[in-house]
Amino acid sequence: MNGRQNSRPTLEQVAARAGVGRGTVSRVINGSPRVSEQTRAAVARAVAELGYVPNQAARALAGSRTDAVALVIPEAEARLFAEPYFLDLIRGVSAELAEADKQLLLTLVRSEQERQRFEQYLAAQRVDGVLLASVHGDDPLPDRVRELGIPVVMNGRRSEAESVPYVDSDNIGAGRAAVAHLVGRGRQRIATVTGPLDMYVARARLGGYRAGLAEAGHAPDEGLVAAGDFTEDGGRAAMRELLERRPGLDAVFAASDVMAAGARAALREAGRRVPDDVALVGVDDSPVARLMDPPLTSVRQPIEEMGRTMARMLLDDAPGGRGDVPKRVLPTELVVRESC
Amino acid sequence: MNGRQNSRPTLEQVAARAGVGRGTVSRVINGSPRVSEQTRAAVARAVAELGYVPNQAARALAGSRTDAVALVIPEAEARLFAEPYFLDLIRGVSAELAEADKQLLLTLVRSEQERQRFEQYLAAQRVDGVLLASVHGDDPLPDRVRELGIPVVMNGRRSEAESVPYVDSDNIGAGRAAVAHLVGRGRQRIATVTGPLDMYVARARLGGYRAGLAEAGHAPDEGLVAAGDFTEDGGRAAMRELLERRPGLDAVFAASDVMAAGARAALREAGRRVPDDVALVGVDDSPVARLMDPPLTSVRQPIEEMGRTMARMLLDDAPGGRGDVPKRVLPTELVVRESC
DNA sequence: CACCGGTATGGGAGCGCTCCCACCCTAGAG
DNA sequence: CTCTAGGGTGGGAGCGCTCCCATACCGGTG
Repeated sequence: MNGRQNSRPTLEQVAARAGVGRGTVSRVINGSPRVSEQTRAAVARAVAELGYVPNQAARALAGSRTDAVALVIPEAEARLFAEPYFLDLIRGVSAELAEADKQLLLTLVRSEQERQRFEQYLAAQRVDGVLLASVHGDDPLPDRVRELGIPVVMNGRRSEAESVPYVDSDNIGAGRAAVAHLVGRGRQRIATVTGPLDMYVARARLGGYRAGLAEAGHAPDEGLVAAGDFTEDGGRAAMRELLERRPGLDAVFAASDVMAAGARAALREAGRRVPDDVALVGVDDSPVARLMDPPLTSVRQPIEEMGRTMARMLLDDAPGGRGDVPKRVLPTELVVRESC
Repeated sequence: MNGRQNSRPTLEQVAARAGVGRGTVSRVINGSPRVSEQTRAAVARAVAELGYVPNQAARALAGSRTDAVALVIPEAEARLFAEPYFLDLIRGVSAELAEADKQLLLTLVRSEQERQRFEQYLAAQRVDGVLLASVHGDDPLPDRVRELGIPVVMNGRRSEAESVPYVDSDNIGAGRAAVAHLVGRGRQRIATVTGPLDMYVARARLGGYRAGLAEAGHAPDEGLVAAGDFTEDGGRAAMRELLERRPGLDAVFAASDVMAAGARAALREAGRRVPDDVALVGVDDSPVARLMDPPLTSVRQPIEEMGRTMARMLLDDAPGGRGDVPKRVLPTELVVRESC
């Protein structure tokens, strides 16, 4: 891979052509108001004639900003999350960044070593900001990035009291809505398959489930709670466990569609019909939900919108922090299908 | 979003600390052999002590290379392709680039305007190479990029005789393998739902289907061919059409899993059982295939491997072109499940 | 008519690196 | 002992911008 050969015009050449100074061209390029209309036009013409495009490296060096933002996704999660999650997120981030004419640098982190390398990378001043997806409870990276003085926004949070700016969806509301719906359909013994409880998102959905039951006046029963890990196999295993512990259950809230698919398989194994014997609700409203048999009721998160919001927050990040941590929690929405 | 405040050490400072010249430090950093072991050690120590990380912008400016590669994905396709396709591709590209210590710049192109902007972007010399995914038959972008003198590799090709380096999977083999399998199971009237025929990938799979039938001694019947568009709805519509034209068909090769899902729905509507009445084969081996009822036999493409191969080809792109266009066609593999 | 404030403009001084030429020194050859 | 050949090394000259200070010029003031 060799460099570019055909040398492109420089600021200086544009200046010469327009019969003005270098500084003036720079002002025009950067939209400074301190330029007469006449000069601006002359420069614009020279730019067009020469097909001038500013050299980004030079800009970055002189101006110490890069017009690029990194989106960091742990590879392990990329495999495991409901399929289109990250693609939707990327889509949202990308759309918003494009509007601001910023570039998206995607970093899939595969190992601890690559994480280290990423920190080096940040130190090399290659990005103006960082977006972090799928951060676990004890992850020090967000704080590390902040210490480097680089703006950062996370997707999701590490705990209830998060110290780093984040965008999350209303996971508590998701659990609550699912349970309310099941209660509304007359279900009495509602179980749940949770995600890995070291992730806030899993705890929040579980919290919503409990809150929903409490609001409906159901007594809590820990026997109706089984931990999964956001995988299909995990969902299947958790469902089997639940059926063993509480054979009389008549509904399940799975904290993800993928786990719901696993649960559905376990129910089929056990000869339970959905929704006749057991009603099922998932989270994500992924394509999987539509294709399941019967189609799965699921709580939709506005993933793409989260991506957009993250990017916007990052770009808006005003120099002077205004006291509290910027955060945004977006609403979720129940999509009702035949599984309950 | 403001710049970095804490200034990091520079080459010069490392040089001072190590008691050597600037050039020597540069040589050490870049692994030049023309440095004595002793000096190298002294510099390495100074680097470690100061926590020096080379400034990327300065490097790019002075050396006119960026250590970054752009991956371009048309947004329209990102929505439509079998779900994890692009994520798998990204994963492969990312892994390979990480090994070479290159950065991945992801560009989702939403509109003609954004395409233009992308060309500007290339002219700004921000990347050392370009990877293009999902290129349509008449797309001029690949040639445009080459004209700028930037190395480029495509995923898939625009036609049989492609002039730009590419990595593709064996789509003809995919169609052939699917048909051979169906013939082997004793199916007599094998139909196909194709992708949009302005895409080479769709034509290739159709070609494979025809070749497979010919090899089995089946007479061609254009009534058994219906065009889809890689969407579920398209698959459903095409299947209805086929059932109307050739009610006696006993097998269908759908050129994607998503279309197979649509076809499956149409078959259910029509009261045909799968696989008893009609056998079904898809392409992609996506999660959708596993979750279908019955699980779908599908032709797997090595997507992640394609991504890796693309990145490797791009990085290897030797300065002097050696006559013919570099290309790589990776094998596909039939994954048999209960749908036939 | 000298003076002032403001606006438009030119261009020097870097930003931190790579490239490359000049120079030093040492060892072997003549 | 001089000469030559290199390996090692230092540092000047940019790379193409942005920042910012200095300058030029304008009309209005006292």
